[in-house]
Amino acid sequence: MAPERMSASHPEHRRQRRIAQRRRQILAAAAQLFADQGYTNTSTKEIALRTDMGESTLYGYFSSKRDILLAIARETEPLLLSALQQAGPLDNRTAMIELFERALNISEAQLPFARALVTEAWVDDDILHEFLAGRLLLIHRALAAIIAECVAAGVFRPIDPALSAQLLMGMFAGLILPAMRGLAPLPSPEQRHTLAETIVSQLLDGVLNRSANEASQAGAWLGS
Amino acid sequence: MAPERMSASHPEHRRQRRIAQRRRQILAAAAQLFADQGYTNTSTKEIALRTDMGESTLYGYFSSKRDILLAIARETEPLLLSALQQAGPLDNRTAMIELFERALNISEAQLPFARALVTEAWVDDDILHEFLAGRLLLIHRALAAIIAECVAAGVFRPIDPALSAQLLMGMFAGLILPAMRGLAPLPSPEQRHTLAETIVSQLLDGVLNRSANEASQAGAWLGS
Amino acid sequence: MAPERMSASHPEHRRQRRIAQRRRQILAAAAQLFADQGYTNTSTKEIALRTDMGESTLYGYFSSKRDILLAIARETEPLLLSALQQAGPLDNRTAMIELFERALNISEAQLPFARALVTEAWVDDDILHEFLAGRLLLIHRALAAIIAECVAAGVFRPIDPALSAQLLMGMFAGLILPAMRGLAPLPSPEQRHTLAETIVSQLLDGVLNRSANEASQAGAWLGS
Amino acid sequence: MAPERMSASHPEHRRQRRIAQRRRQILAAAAQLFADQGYTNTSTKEIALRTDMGESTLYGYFSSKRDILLAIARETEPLLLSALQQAGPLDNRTAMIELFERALNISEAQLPFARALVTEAWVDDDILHEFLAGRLLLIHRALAAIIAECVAAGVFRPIDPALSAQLLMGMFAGLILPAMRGLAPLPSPEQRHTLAETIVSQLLDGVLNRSANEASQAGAWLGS
DNA sequence: AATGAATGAGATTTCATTCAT
DNA sequence: CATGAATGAAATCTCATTCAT
Repeated sequence: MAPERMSASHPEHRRQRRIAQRRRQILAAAAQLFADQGYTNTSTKEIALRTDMGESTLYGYFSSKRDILLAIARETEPLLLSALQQAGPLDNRTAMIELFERALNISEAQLPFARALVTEAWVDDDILHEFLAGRLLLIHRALAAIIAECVAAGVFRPIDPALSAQLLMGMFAGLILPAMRGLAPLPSPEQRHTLAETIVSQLLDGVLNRSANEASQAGAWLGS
Repeated sequence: MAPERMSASHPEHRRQRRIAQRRRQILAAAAQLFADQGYTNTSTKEIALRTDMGESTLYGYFSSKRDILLAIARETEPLLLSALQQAGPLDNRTAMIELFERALNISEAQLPFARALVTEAWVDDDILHEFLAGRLLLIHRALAAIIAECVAAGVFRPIDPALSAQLLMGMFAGLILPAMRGLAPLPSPEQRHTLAETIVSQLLDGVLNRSANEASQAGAWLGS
Repeated sequence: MAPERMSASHPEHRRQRRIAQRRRQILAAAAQLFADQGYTNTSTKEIALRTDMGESTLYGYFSSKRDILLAIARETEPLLLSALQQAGPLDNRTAMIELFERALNISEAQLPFARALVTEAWVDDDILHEFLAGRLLLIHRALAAIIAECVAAGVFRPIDPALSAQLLMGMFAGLILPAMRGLAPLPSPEQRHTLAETIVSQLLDGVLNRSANEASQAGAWLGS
Repeated sequence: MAPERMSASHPEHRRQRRIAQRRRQILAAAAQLFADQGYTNTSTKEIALRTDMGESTLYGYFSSKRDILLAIARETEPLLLSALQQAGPLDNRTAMIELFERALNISEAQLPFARALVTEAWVDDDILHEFLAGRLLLIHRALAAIIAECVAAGVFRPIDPALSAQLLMGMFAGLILPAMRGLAPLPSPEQRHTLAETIVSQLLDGVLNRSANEASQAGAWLGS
């Protein structure tokens, strides 16, 4: 009889859903603005405008402008870590390629959140340490551990695992940062597999043409 | 002898030197602050405080706060390009190592300038395009050209020069960005050679242990 | 009855009326200050003080200090023109007197607006041309046209209509400017009729005593 | 023998002359700027620039910016009064025309001083009362006295001398103010005589065509 | 006497946040 | 819950004036 019975249309539920959606709207708009202009250059008025609310309404959903930033930062949590967490044992080339491919899977919708996070972490120590540095460190450690294993197993040359992990993460950054900044488009889903293959191939095999050991000039490159 | 002969004590020279030094003081203080907090979060008052001047005195040296930022950006010009410009023909491993070693030669004094540039370029399109994007593009093109040559000469495998150049720059970024952000110390002069060697070695040779072709598990890594 | 019916107490109406009144308060206070001290010598702080608001509240009503000035200038529109526009055909002495009487009808409330306009127009070319020069030109043209007609009809002596119009406007200015500047009180409503009569009489008849043509010294005045 | 003998080249005299000239330069430049932009809108820097001096040098000649304004105001003293003072008895039309012609004799060089004075007097009570109101009052009184005499002598109709003097001064203002403000050019020396004649003729005779008393419509204009 | 440099005081404007409705 | 209005605090920048040289 009363509409309260059907949970979907239970007024209390409807209210909560509406609230949650408003929150998401605010976060999406703010993330876009923070990403484009930076946190400080974005006014609450702009956020309100984009969300089509009054400025003061924001304060019903977040307690301060900074609170919005923190919520955005929290939303980025799965971005970096999920790829690693889903990864099985990285004991062959294919598994590694898959890992990188997954890591490249940033959607258009996530991009502003990621960029907003990086933007502020670059300048704000709290954001950096609470939301970015720890995650990067996890990734770095995981990669270094894998590399160390491979070295121990004799699969990799005796290289410094930490340094190699850092270079590897740099290669990844070299692909993703320009896209974040809008200097290059996000790689399309099709490109991602090729990119992942290239990274892994270059990482594992280097760029030298190993079969060309007869070439006169090759010596200068192979030597040392 | 007339005192005018000794240029150092000529009053006009002294004045000009004092002015130039004040300018440098302002730039150094501002660069540090912009690097730490970002341009927008830094007030002219803070800059004045650090330079021990009245706030309005700044405007005798620069016409606006933004003018200070632009001057800082201009100062970073040699940072990225000089290494490339000084480079001779990169036709062997040693030359390449030297290039990277020089590229890593960022002094403590330059670091805040570089970081301030990156900070603002990340958010401000004008700064990005006028002071950073162009220079990075130059570097990218130079690297890609070298790689293309090596591929043509059969020294490198048939890889995509543009992509490889991008990954290479990423590796470099992976070393320098954490230092800029204060997450890692700047590599000491001694470390720089080793780092450069490692980058080049990893780039050219990859990480795989080529002599371990007998290992049972190596197949999974070597294969396609 | 529902309260919505009485527009006066409808909350939305109340709000709008309050806003409109605040605007008028600001304009009145600013006009007074601009008139007394000039635009540049008046600070937004003073305006806020007189209106009993915070300084920043002003910016909810006007987008800049200059915007206040422009609004004041706009308010003066009817001041000069309405008298002319209401005028019927000026084909006799009485009609002309009435015109001048209406032109002298500046209320105490309008005075600061008029003075503020003149003050700034005297120094600011934009204000002069956008809000004053055009209106004065209209008046001048209208007067000159009337005079030209009268000359053509043989009612007036063959005088230069443009110059006469200018002198006429000057006579008017001679009455109104001292009042604006506070050197003389505004003519009271009763005085206005007399003043208008005097202006018109002096304009039309001159000051000479025409019946005194027998006086010995009159020759020197009458002779061309 | 010694150069001190010839007063013109006496070093002390030279110095004083140089100083006096610098003062005049400053006043001329400042008057121009004050006239164009108003006192408050003109910075000491601008004055210094136009005079080709350092900003602080001004303070060797004047003790403050306001002191410059006062000096300018003082310079305008002869402007208004000299014409009246030189006037003989105004007992005939020609003498009156001559008076007005002399009053119109404002040179290009004096114009900025006059305009600067009016500009500031319009806003600054001290300037108004010390340098303008008194002089205008003198003129007004002199004119009113003359008019009163003429009335007493039966030469003029029985008009209010004070009011007529005010209207007369207004007619004069109607000619001179537009030129000051740059809305009209200064009347050339040739035009001045004609203008003076017109003013006086209009003042004395009015504009009505007295010989046209037969015209049908004239009644409406002539009748009191 | 002349001036470049320095500066305190103050002007305009923005903005995150609060509050009454 | 939503919001327009209000505001204190702060930011950038200007300027008349002083001072050391």
